[in-house]
Amino acid sequence: MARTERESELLAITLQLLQKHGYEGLTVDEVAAIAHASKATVYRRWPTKAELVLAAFIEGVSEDAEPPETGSLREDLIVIGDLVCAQTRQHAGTMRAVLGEVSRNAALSEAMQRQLVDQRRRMMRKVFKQAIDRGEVRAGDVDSELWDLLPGYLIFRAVVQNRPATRRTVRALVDDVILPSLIR
Amino acid sequence: MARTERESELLAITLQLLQKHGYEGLTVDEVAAIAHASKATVYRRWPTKAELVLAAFIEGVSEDAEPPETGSLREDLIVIGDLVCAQTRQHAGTMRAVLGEVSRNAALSEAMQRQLVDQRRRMMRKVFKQAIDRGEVRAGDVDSELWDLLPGYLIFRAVVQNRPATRRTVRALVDDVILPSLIR
Amino acid sequence: MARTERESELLAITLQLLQKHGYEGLTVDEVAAIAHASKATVYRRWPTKAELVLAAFIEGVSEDAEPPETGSLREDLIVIGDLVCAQTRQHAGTMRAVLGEVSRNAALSEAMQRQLVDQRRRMMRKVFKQAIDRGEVRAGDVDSELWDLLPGYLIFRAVVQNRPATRRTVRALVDDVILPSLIR
Amino acid sequence: MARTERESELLAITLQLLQKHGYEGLTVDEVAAIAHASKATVYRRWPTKAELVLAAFIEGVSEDAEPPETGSLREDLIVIGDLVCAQTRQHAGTMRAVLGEVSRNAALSEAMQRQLVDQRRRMMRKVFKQAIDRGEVRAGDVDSELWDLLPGYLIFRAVVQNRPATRRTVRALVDDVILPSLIR
DNA sequence: TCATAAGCGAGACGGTACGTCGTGTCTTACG
DNA sequence: CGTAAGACACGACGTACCGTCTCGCTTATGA
Repeated sequence: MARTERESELLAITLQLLQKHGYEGLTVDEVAAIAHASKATVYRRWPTKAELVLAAFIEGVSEDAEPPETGSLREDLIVIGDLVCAQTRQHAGTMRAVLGEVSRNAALSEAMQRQLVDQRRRMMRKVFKQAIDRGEVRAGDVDSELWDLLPGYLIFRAVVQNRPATRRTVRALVDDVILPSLIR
Repeated sequence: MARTERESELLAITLQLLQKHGYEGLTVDEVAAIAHASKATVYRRWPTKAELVLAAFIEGVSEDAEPPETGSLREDLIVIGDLVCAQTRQHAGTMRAVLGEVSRNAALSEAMQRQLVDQRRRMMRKVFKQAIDRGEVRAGDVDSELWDLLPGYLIFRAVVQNRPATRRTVRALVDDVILPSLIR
Repeated sequence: MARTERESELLAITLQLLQKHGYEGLTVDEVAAIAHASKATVYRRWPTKAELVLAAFIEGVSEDAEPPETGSLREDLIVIGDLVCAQTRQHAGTMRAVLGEVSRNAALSEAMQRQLVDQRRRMMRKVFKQAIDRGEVRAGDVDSELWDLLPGYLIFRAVVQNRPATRRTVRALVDDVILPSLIR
Repeated sequence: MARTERESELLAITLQLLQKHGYEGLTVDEVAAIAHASKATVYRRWPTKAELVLAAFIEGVSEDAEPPETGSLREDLIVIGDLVCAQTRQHAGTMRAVLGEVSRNAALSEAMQRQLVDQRRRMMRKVFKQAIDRGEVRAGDVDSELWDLLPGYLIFRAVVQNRPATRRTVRALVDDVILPSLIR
C-alpha cells in the first residue's frame, strides 16, 4: 500500500474536500481540478468515488498510536479516552460522510472496521492485559462483549449526537462506570 | 406536524426506497412516480432530497413508545435496551444515510436530535425517577452526563460498527455496567 | 363577441405581457395574478394559452378604421400606408409572437387572416374602386393578385426585417412603384 | 463557423423535429435522444433551446446560391423570385417559429438579418449592377430603399399570410410592378 | 327570509420540459 | 506509455409552466 506522492496528494485533497462539502458535495472533478490532474488519473487508481473517499478517509484518520503504559489502568483508560475524544472531534464530519456509503459496500465496510475498530481493540486488549498482569483486575471480570464501551460511547457522542464528549465525560465514564464494573 | 394522508404516503414510499436503494440510489423521480405524484408535489413540501429523506426517517423511526413501568429498574432498562436494539437494527442504514446530511444542515441536525434523542432522554429520565421514588437508587447516583450510555452504545454498535447488539449484550450492559455504577 | 369588463381586462393584461415577454415568456399564471383572478377564470373563457393570446391579439390590434376618401388615389394609398406603418410599428412584436402559433392551429390562422387581412383587403378594394369610378385608372389595370403589395411589404419590413418603414418609404413605394404599375 | 459532423447532425435533427412539431412542440430531450447524444452535448454548443433552433434554421436555410446571370434583368429577377418562393415555401413554419425569439434576442436578430437579408441583398445588388452595365436600366432608377420589395413581398405571403406566392405571382410582380418602376 | 346554486380567488395537483451538474468512460495530444 | 485536458452518454436534480381540479367564500335569485 505504498503510496506515491501523487496518490497521497490526491487523497489529501479528497479528505479536505470531504470535510468541507460532505460525501454528496464532494466531486471527483473538483479533486482532479485542484490537483491539476485528469479525472482519468483519479479513476485509474480508485474506480469509484466511494473507493476514493474511503481511501482518503483511511489514509487521513488512521494514526497508529501506541497503547499507553502509565502503570495504572485508570490512567491508561483516560489516556485512551482523551485520544478517542480528540480524534473523533476532528473527524466526526468525515466519519458521518463515509458511514452512509458503508452500508452499501461490503469492502468499504470491512476496510473501515479493520482500520478503526481493530486498532482500538488491540489497544484496549493490551491495556487490560497489563492490568491483569499487575493484578489490578481479575481476568474473568473483563467482559469481551463490552470491551469497546468506552470508545464506542465517545464515538456515538461525536458522530451521532454531534455533541462531542469532554475530558470530564471521559473521567466520569472511567471512574463511575468502567472501573466499578470491573472491580465489583 | 399533522401530516396529511398524501404526505404520509410520500414519506412511507421514500422510507421504503431509502431502505432498498440507500441515500444515493434513491431518486425523487421514483418516489413521485410510485406515488403517482408530480415532482412539484414532493418539492413543495420538502425542498430538497435531503429534507425529504430526513422527514421520512423521522416519520418512520419516531414511534412514540411509552416508558416502561415494570416496577423494577433492571427490567425497565432491559425493555428500553431491547427496544433500541430492535429500532436500530431496522433503521441503521437509514440513520447512516441521514447522518451525512446532518453535518451540513443545522435544521436537520436539530430536528434529528429533538426527535430521537429527546424522546429517549425523556424515557430514561422517567424510568430513573420511578426507581428513585421506589428507593432503588439514590437521586445523586444518576450522573446526568451519562444518561444515554445505554442507548448510545447500542446505537454505536448498530450504526458505526455495523454489528448490532443482541439481547445478551443488553443484559450484560445493564447487569454488569449500568446497575453497578448506580448502586456503588 | 360582447366582452364583459373582466374579459377585456384579462385580454389587455395578456396583450401587455405578450409585448413584454413574447409568446413563450408569457405565462397564464402571471396574467391571472396581475388580474387578481384565478387561473380557472381564465381557462373557463379561453381553453388554451394559444387561444387566449390570439384573442388578446385580435382585441388589441384590430381597429376597424374607415377607408380614406381623399379624392385622390395617391393620397388614399399614402394614408393607408402611413396607417399600416403606425400599426405594425406598434404591434410587430406581438405579431411575431403570435405567428409562431399560427402554423399549428388552423382556427387561429383563419381568425388572424380574417381580422387582419380581410380588413385591409376591403379597404384597398374600396380605394381602388373609387379611383376607377373617378376614372383615375382603368379597371383592368388592377391586378388582383398584388392588391396587398403595399401593406404586405410594409408588414414584412416591420415584422420580418425588424426595420419598420418610414413615411419616406411609403411615398417612394406609392409614387415610384404602385402608381407607375397602374397607369402604365 | 465550421461545423463538426456531430454539430451538423444535431442541427439537422433539430430542423426536422422543428418542422414536425413546431417550436413549442420541439424538445431538446428528443433531439438528444434521436442523435444518441447527451443533453449536455447539445447545451454545450447552444445554451438554450432558442439558440439551438435558430442555429438549425440558419444552417438549413442559408444555401449560398450564386446570383443568376441570364443576361436579362427580367430573367434574373424571375430566377431569384422563384428561388425565394421555393425557400419560403419550405421554411415558412420555421421562420415563424424563430421570429418570436428574434424580438427578444438582439444577437439572434442580427444573425438572422445577416444570414438571410444580406445574402439576398448581395444577390439583388449584383443583378441590378449587371443590368446597369448592360444598359438595361439607368443607375439612378434603382431606389435603394426598395431593393427588397421582390423577396420581401414573397416572404410576407409565405410567412405572414400563410398563402405562398406562385410562379404566376412572381411573373406578375416582375413584369407589372418591378420592371415598370425602373424603366419609367 | 333563507337556501340553493353559480361564479369566483386561491392554489394544490399530475405531467412534463427546461437547463444544470456529477459520474465514469473515452479520445486526443503532449512529453 | 502515462498524463492533462476535456468531450461524451447517461441520468438525477430542482424549477417552472400548462391545464385540471377541489375548496371555501361571496353573491344573486327563487321559494
